[in-house]
Amino acid sequence: MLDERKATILRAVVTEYIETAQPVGSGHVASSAEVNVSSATVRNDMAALEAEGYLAQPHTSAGRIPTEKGYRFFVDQLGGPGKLGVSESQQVRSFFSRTHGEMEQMLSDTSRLLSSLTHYAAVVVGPQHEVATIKSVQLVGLSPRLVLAVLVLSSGAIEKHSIELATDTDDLIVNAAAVRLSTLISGQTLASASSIDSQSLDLGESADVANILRAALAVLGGEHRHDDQVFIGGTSDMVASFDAVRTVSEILRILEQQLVVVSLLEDVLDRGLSVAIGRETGNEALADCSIVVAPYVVDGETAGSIGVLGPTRMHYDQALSAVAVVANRLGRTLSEG
Amino acid sequence: MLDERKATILRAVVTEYIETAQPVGSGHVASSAEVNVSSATVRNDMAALEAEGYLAQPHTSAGRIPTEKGYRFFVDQLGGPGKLGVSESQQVRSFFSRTHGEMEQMLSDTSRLLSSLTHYAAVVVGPQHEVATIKSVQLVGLSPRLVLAVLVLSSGAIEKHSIELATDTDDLIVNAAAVRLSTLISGQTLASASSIDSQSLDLGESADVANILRAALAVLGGEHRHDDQVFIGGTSDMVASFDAVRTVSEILRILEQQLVVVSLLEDVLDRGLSVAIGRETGNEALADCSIVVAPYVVDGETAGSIGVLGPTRMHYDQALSAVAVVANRLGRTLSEG
DNA sequence: AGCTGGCACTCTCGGGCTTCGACTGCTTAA
DNA sequence: TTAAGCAGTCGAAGCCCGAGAGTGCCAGCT
Repeated sequence: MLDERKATILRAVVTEYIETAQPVGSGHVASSAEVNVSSATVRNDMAALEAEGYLAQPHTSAGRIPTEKGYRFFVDQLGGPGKLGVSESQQVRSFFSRTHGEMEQMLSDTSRLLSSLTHYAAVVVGPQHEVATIKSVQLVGLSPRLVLAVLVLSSGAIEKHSIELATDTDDLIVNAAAVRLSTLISGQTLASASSIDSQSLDLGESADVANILRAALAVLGGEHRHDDQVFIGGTSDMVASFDAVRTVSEILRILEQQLVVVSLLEDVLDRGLSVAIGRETGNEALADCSIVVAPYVVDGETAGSIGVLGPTRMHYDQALSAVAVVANRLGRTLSEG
Repeated sequence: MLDERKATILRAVVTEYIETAQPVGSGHVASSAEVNVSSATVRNDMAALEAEGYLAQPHTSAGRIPTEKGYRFFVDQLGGPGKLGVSESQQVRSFFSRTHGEMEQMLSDTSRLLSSLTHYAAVVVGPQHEVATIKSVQLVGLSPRLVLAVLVLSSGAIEKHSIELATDTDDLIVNAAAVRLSTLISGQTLASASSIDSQSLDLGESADVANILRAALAVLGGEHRHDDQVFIGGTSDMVASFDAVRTVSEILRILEQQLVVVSLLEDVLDRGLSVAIGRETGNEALADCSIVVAPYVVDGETAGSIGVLGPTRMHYDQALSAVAVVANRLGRTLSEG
């Protein structure tokens, strides 16, 4: 669709604009290394590129700025993710050799790593619990009517749910329920545990124990889909890429809604993309932003996703390779455990 | 030190500036309701206030702006925290009647509440674990050499630590260690548990069990001081109060370092203040910010603190009363549990 | 046919200038 | 001690103008 030269010119415009944030004119492009034609020729091609929607002019007699379509072509054209710089890959290597155990801490640190690599905001979505099995379950009575259910999953994640009881209940009964619950659901996934027919419990249990079990199973099924863990780091870095406080405030408002962020990433992945540019993100408030995202794989299964959020004039190649490398290493590290 | 009229004038300047963010001139002050003298008189007094350090001029022939000393006088002078508006106190009431169980969720929601009340960033520091006793401890083997220790504290908080073992260890041994550990430290505080002399364990244990116990006690003592839970909400609201992206970025950088935020709040409280203005915060990057903070009390003991971070031209009265009310209610709610 | 150089045109940006208005400080009178 | 008036200061806004960067188009060259 675009001949060789136009593609080169487009590429030159995009890289230059990403670097300088200034509209770029035909002269700059013509003097760039990869282009060997005069500025007049460049002008003609740029006019054509504008007509086809790849470039835009803030006003006549300013240079050109890439449109979303322009960035899209640039990103697709770019093909394979470039290499990380040596100091960056050093940083990644040392991070993952240092890190160990403690899921939450690791994910949080990973978001910091990714933001420090890219200088954009980094989002790390923790593994879904759907495939993880229940390693251990425990009920702890905090007060006569309040019981805390603590689950340890095979992934090392911990879930806790509080259960409020209608009547004061003795610790002995809670313990009895805990033992029963443990035999019931250990080894199962959360989904299968919560689908246990609570009617079948009434047999052979005291009423109190049955009550607790029912309540416990209910909270398990409840909302385990929602509380994915999300870790967001490096917002201060990203903010520096924008110049209007207004914009910044709106972006932060999005990032504060963790559910929105998660579905944003998943949406992009569902559409089979690894980059969403501007409105492609599906969120009006992120019209000036792009998202680069990748899933990570634990034990052969897609477990979660990581991504970065930056301005549309993002260093896509760096971001793509950073995200790819970190997703890869993170998946491998989590698989070992 | 300041006569009646000067105080009134200062108060008028501060409130006006907080409202408009514009330097305020003698004319505005003179036409304000509480001041019944001419602008010329106001001018004289304002010159005096400037000489004494309460006000400053951005440049000659602009109006005056409060200095930190000016804000300080304003805050101290103001005395008791004003009332919350009816819709706000309604909001607080309904929040705390709705909320229950699940510590983490509650604290996170509290930070959202507080930021929505004040439109500044809200910080909620979770209860220290120092006074909480250990309700339950559990060891879960995740892989042959990795054991997860899960503690449930009487406060409802959960601590988890991963323990890496030097040798592959059977689940039976892990369980034996768990039982032993449970009898050892249940009912104690974290501090006293971690100070148990690990030498005394060797008696009557198999070497494997003793190893696990030693490792477990070691991680308990390790860093439980650091991982206070901190919840920060409403940064997007706060950001809107500033006009330079640069400033915003620096403030966000501070907020990303949760340890710094915690010690910031504790510092202010230690100095016996409930408001820190500008450089009083002790952090150069927060020169344009103020912090309003209050401790909350659970079961008669100071458990943690909450605060808001906003621009120096903050609505101090609203912030003070919001923080006071929320701290109060939060403490009471946590005491019940 | 395609590229290039040239040229006229457009539009922003910055400096310099002026005007305007919002202040202040000071002086003087009640 | 307060008020009124007046001169002075300084930033903000408007304006003009020239410089500069860029564009579109045309005519000619290869």
